[in-house]
Amino acid sequence: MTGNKKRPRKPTVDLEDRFHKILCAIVQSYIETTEPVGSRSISKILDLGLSPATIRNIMADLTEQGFVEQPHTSAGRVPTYKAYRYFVDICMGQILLSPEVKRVIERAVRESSQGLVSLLTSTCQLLAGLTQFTGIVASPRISQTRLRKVEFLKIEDRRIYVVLITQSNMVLHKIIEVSESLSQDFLNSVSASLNHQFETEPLDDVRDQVLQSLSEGQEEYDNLLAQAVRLSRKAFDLTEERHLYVDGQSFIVKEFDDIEKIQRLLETLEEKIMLIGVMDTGMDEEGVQVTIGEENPIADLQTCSLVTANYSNGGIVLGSIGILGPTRMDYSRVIPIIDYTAKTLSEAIANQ
Amino acid sequence: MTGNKKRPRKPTVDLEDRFHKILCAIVQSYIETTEPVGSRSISKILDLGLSPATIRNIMADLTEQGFVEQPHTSAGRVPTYKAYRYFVDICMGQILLSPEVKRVIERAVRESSQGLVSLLTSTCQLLAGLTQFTGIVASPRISQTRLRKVEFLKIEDRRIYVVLITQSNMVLHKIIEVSESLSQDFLNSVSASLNHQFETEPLDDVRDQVLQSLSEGQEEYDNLLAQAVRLSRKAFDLTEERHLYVDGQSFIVKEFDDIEKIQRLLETLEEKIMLIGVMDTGMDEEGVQVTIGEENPIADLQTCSLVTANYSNGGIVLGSIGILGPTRMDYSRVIPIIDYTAKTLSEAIANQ
DNA sequence: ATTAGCACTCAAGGATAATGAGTGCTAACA
DNA sequence: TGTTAGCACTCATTATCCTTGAGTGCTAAT
Repeated sequence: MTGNKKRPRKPTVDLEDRFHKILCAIVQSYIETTEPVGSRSISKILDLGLSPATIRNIMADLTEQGFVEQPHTSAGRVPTYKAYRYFVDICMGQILLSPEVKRVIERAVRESSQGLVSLLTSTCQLLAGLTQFTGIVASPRISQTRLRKVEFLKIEDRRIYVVLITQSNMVLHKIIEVSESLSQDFLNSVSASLNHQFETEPLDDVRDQVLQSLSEGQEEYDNLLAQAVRLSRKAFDLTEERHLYVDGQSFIVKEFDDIEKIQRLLETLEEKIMLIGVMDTGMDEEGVQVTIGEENPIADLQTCSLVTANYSNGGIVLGSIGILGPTRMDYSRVIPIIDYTAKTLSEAIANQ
Repeated sequence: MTGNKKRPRKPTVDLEDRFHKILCAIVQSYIETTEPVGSRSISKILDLGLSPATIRNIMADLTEQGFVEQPHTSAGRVPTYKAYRYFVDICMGQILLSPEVKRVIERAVRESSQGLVSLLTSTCQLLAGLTQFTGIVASPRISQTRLRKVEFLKIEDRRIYVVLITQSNMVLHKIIEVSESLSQDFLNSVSASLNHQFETEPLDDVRDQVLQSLSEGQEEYDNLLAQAVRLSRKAFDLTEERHLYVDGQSFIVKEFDDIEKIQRLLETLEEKIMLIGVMDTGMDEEGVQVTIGEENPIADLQTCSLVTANYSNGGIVLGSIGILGPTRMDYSRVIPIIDYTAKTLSEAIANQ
């Protein structure tokens, strides 16, 4: 969990100690109370022996630097995304997960061994339940994963059931239609040859090579070979079918009181494709990533923060999980949960 | 679409013609405006030459009989669930779907031929999109469907991939673990024998018989037979794994302004198991079913109406689809959509 | 049986005032 | 020179009061 930075990665503005303490206190207090925080309360919280008046001066500076703002002249200060960024990157102490929570995560993830779909849905439910925010899980990208085995099963005269099993034990399957009736023996020989040729190759490459073999036009030679090529082409014509599981939308309602905003958020959560895009942004980074407010490219999510982590298998990042909550969420509570869940999920996939 | 009745199926209270007209007008007007409707506007809408005062008398009667109520003394009348029931059963004219909408439905359902899951999810999206209410789709009950084929695929030494294909072309699949390494040849012989014995049997019965063959204890005789039985038992140990697809939750926000109610509704939509129960209630009935307000067993849904229809294959009801909206929805618009979508979905499954 | 007339009710909206949390500035202080 | 007490000022929030108007129920006349 080293790199929970994002975006400009500003050169760790080392605010003077007093500024640092006050900024942290503001963020912390705001996270707790959801109320704009005034100089008086800060003065009490940190007993540095500074009067409210002094704090006010510093707060004025913080406002100028864009860390906090005032909803109106006579209100206290509210942190901007810049303050949360500072808080997450610098102030935040790492809270360790209690063994109970760890156990809950492990049990929930391991118990749902009814295949990938149920594994991901229950992980999503778990995230929502533990954090009390909206859980989001993106299904694996298949293109990167390596083939273990492909098999064909004739279910009707012209319908063939294709099973692709990857090295990470993911199962892809679909029914394809062919123009001529093919015998199961023939299917077996094709799959045997494909397995021989492509085992451990990334699915992407397999598809490319299969498609290429077509363009060379050799299929005209031999009718059987032609059928085999056509079959393989259909089998590996993988639409990168990503899914996005979302659970706990109701928590959104708790966090905002503007009904229009709630609606826009729910709509955004229904636009799965956009969300997958955002989730995929962090595919290269390691550890937990936090996207705070305006850092998010989706306008309607800019009052929210997204806490995500990747899950992987054998060093290959498959997809990501996370939660969506208000920017003022308690990051120190949420981050370890996401982190540990992602790791546990990765293990579960490996052992599946 | 004959039986869109539910519950007590009261003996078609044949209200005096004038009562009938006024009640219909009240419901219709309320559906359009969402405002309590007063005697004056009814008098104008229906020009029966009756003054508001006369209408008022009749409205008082309707109130007494429980068809309408007043939010407060000086407000107009609001229909109760009893009025909607009357409206749906008796007043409502059947509006035919326009060819365009039919085409939209057909295209949407047919285009998503990437397997059952994607078929159901896009049907759900379709419902939400067309009705502008929350779409709900319950996945098929598998227990009733008949077996077409079972196959085993060895993917690792002790891991076997099982594929069950039903007569309605549904594919169930899972990975099972076995204690001893089994050869693919052996697996093939077991599946061949199972296919021979159980083809066209309902999965329920298959499972029962497989389990029974165990209890007879014959597996001690022969080691191979024992392995075959154990394998089959695991293969047909079907947890009736139902899914519920929900889409368009954001429409809920549009319909209510009480934020607490919105939250409760969203929470209920996340309690998939409860909802599946409600959806399954109408499994025996034919055509579109409408569950209005208090008719719904789930307390939090009693400000809503559920419009559902079953989809089936070869005469066997598989599951149901529908939408959830406020009781004051425009039933005449929604019902035909649900009806036609259910039929189209049934066809799509048959041709899959 | 219908209706005009009238008194009555009550939610909704607007205006006004009181409250109080919090600020920025200035002048005094260590 | 940095800190602080004091003070005037701002402004969202809340309460109170009042007005408005849609709609009712009842009664007496047609």
